[in-house]
Amino acid sequence: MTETTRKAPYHHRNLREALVTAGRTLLEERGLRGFTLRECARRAGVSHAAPAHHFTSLDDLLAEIAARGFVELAAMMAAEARRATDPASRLIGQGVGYMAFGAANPMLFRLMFSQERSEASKVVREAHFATVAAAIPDASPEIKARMSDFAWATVHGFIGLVLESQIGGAESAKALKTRGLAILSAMTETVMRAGGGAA
Amino acid sequence: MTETTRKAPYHHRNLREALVTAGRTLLEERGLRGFTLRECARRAGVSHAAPAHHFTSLDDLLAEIAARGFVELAAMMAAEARRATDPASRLIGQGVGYMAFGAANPMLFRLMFSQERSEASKVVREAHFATVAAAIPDASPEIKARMSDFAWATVHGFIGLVLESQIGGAESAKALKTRGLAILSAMTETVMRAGGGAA
DNA sequence: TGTACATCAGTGAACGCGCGTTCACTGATGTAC
DNA sequence: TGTACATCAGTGAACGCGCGTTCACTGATGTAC
Repeated sequence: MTETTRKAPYHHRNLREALVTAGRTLLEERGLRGFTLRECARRAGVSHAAPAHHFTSLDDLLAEIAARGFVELAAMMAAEARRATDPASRLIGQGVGYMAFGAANPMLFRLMFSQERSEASKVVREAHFATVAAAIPDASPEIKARMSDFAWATVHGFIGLVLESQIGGAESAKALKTRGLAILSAMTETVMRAGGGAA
Repeated sequence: MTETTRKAPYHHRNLREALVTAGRTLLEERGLRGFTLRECARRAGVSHAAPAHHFTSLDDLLAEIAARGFVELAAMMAAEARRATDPASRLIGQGVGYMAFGAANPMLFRLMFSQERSEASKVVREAHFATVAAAIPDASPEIKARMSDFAWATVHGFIGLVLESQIGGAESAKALKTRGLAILSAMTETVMRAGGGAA
């Protein structure tokens, strides 16, 4: 044993965090089917009974992982949107962030959208609606709502189909991104037009 | 025992079919997590070891169920599309069929799109592309391909979000259908415009 | 029409497995005095 | 600064569970002659 080898302390001090992190990695590696509490505990270097002190059940841990996913998704959307200077590009940017998140976290993305809808997705839904509404400020609430549906469906569907390898199985990431951008620009054009703006 | 009570024959004669049917019901009732070979066998009125003579594994049965789902999905798309008299309405009709299938078979729909892409989805992909291409015959192959992506993403994303209760949780089926139709018409308009047709 | 026999499609017992969860426990921590 | 003690966050053994899969078997079928 070298000096740098520390004996694992009895108390982990950060087990909750460690379990969330380990769980997220495990999820990406094995999918929902291969996700078990015991394996999370193993990866966090702790006995299999320890998680019970932090999560009431397997589903509780999954819910926490999903909830954090939504926060991160919203952050990625916002980060991309912030780089744009006009409402239409912000809408595109937000879509880029959404797709990038999905591409980077396929299983997490799937998990987030296969649980019952929770409060957690609210940040994403609201950010999305706000950006669409800002892009077509003069449109009626009805049209804003329909275009918000439309934009979300387009973005969500594209990345979903990509993750399910229905679209672009053999293509490079770069080619896929181009395809995604084409969809985003068609979507944005439609939204702007419905809002009464110039194309 | 009445005369109509028949003793179960030793040979089922149609076990493969019965397992597929039972499995599909089970899937809708319990989801993928609650799907087991043993329960399928139980529902088919057969010992748990019997399915091994028809399916090599649980995943084999799931694959068969998913494959049939794609056939049925293609049929529903075609049935709706056939009722339309012009290319644009055909595209809308096809989307209606797609959404109707998803709404009627939420878990099956999810299953079909969570396995690795198989040959089974080919019918759907090709029918979809053909309808888009027929709607914009003069467009370049590139545009046809992009609009095909776009249309599929829109339809797939919308029904996906509905099934995940991200869209329209509390709404009636009728209200939801209206929202779906609004999306389909926005989508179709975009496709037609990209193809150089009048709006 | 009858019979022998190969093949098919069931049965039920048994296997090993890893899981979630519970339990009594104990080591470590941190606070009150 | 020291000590008592409540509380917290671990441990490891044990529970019961249902699962997929395998196995030797047997009842039923259908075909060749």
